[in-house]
Amino acid sequence: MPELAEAEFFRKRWHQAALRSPTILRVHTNDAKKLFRTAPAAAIRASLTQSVYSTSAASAKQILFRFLSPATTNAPAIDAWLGVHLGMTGELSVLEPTHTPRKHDHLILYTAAHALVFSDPRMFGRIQFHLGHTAPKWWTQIAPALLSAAFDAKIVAAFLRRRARSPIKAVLLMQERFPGIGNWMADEILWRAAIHPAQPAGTLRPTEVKKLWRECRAVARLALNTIAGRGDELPSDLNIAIPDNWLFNHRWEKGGDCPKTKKPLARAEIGGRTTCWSPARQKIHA
DNA sequence: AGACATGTTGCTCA
DNA sequence: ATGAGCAACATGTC
Repeated sequence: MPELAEAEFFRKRWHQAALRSPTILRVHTNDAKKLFRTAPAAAIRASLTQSVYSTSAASAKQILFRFLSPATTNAPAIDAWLGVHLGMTGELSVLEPTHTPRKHDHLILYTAAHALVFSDPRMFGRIQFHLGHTAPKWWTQIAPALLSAAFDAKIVAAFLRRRARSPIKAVLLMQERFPGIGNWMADEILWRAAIHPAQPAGTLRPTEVKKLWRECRAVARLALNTIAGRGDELPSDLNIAIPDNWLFNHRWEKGGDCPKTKKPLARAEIGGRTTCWSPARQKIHA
């Protein structure tokens, strides 16, 4: 499920529970080696047991939780960094402290008040782990956020020039330049910008590039505010607050209509992913 | 039964 | 070397 705003939603959900009951009493992991491919589960259990939650952040589709791992006879206290990528079907939930691990619960942090559960049926996600005084490299190397000053119109234009022959839809999915954009956000952005998803990236007019850049930021901001909530507020469920005038609420409906033009939506595979657009407002040009 | 799913990665070929 | 396209991953749901 997760794109940038969903990642922030799940981060906040664990964060709010972990703030209230920050000591990790026990850690459960299952034997899904695929999810722990870069971080041995045994090391995670050893370092996080008796650790204390401190802070967290979400960036693009990644989430980073920071804990203070206690001193041992051999080693002083040190920061433990737990990274989560939710893949296609991952989620983070907060359940009762008596929760029994289910089939697809891959990592559970038990505190006095909660079970912090990471589950992922399809296992396209990833758990990462790092001990040290600074954040791990995979985190600091994430491309500049859509809402940062570094993500400017010029850098977008230059990127589109390099990917000139690819459909713009495929280009928007490239995390190296558009961190956190996934299938539905890409379609939402193109729909708002009135750009056809199959339009080759190198053929966008300068005004279209500018519009695209602006809508990347607008959709990121709106998605974060509605899906993950503003400030301390956290919606009770994912996606419940998404307004009906977004493409999002119509893209999966059979026979769905464009909220702007009221005309039928189209669907096809573009850039390797099912793509939804409004033919009445998104047209290919030379 | 078969199609399809809010993601990445590693491989081919040009 | 760089870019483009696609199969593969694993499981659930319609």
